Amino acid sequence: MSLRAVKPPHETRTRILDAAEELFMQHGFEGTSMRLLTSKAGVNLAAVNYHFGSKDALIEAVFRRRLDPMNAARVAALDRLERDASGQPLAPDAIIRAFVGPSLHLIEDAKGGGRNFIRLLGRTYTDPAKAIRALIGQLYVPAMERFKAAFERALPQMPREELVWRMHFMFGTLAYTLAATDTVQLIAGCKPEDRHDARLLEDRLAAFLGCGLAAPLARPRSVKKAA
Amino acid sequence: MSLRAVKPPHETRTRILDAAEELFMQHGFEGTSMRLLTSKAGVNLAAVNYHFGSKDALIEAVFRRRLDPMNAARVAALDRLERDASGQPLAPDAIIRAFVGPSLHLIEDAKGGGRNFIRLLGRTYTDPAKAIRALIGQLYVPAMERFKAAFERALPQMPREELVWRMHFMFGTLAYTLAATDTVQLIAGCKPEDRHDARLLEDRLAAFLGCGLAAPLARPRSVKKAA
DNA sequence: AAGGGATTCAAACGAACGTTTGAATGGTAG
DNA sequence: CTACCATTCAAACGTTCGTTTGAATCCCTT
Repeated sequence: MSLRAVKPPHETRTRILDAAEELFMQHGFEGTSMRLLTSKAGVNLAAVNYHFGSKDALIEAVFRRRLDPMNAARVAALDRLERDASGQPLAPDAIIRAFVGPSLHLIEDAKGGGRNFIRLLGRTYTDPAKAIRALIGQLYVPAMERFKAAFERALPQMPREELVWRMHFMFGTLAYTLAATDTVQLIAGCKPEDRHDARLLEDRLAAFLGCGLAAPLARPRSVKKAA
Repeated sequence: MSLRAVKPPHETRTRILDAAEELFMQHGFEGTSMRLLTSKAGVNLAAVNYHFGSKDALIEAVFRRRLDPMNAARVAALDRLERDASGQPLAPDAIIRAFVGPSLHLIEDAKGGGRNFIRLLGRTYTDPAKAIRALIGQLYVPAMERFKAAFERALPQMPREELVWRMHFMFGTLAYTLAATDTVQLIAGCKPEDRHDARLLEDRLAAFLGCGLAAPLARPRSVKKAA
């Protein structure tokens, strides 16, 4: 309980977390060895096990460090929105901006590693390891419930099950947009210049998702196979 | 050049490909060891290196086996659409159905491993290994160009760069929808029953994406930071 | 029946993995 | 100054990895 407990210890921990964030994004969890990780962080090989206990615990710490504040910012943005509306129903695309804004904001933080993390996060939603997906899901639960309730109020005529799916589509769009960097170039044939402009990207996402979320219910076209 | 060359050799190859497809989906590429893979396939440990050369070459073979026919089916569906329209502009959501249909169709093929593959594919778009993403991208190029041209004809008033992004969003929605199985439950709080009904899912996706793709251009809301 | 190329097999290879160990080192409190 | 606890360090642990090897086996051709 001395000054030591807050000064130097966090130094090594932070260096490890920063290196892990970048290497996990570049090579994946299993593709990042402890030797590469610790040498990049400039710490001893045993430091990860000393400070975090194991590689798995380090992975968890990497996500907790960023995800808790990010989801808190999302909920705070939604709170602000509802307070300012003072009872009036919210526009769906305003809720969308409250959700995607905090994650897009990290894209512009290339220096601090925020962009690295956001790409790592986008990919990890579909990680093979169930334990990792469970961890991320668990960190999302509180924010998820708030936003689901907000969308239900904003789209009262939408059937609950349809809304669940559309929110699922929305997360997919966001996660993939953040994680995939190659596909835009594949479609475009060249590299778009504004790939890292968070404001422009938020406008594009809000237009696309706002329209999709509130879309009229499907008129099934594939009736040829139906009764 | 005997009968042998076509009869028994494919037996072992196919068993390996089937086992790889399932295990890669469950545990990822690096999380699937050759020993687990070959024992699940019921073949000798050395069989993979004998028939495919290496583990990486096996990964490539797994994707080529399914992806080439799938993208061919997409292009064929688009061809049929354009032929039937006989010069008339296509509806965006018809093009969408031509694209998502062949992949959704595999979802219902649980027995043959199609569902496994489609989930594996959805996750691999964002795989850490650049070589794997490059392989997949390369297998997509022909279909991608055809669909991009089709969307440009269907949405002539849409700026090219905006369209590129919206197609990117669309791929994201599809990839994530196919790959992520936990998030729907996370949002819903329970497991939706119709998770594997391809026709219903296609209707939902067509409604969501069709509206998002053709959405009016964004009115930037975050002007407070602009000049 | 004999020969031969394709395939399977058990066994072993060296390398890399995550983790553990016990001694050295550092700064702080008594 | 000394004792102490947290941290760092070099070295080694046992395990598992992808791949290779050379002999055994199979099936077809001659």
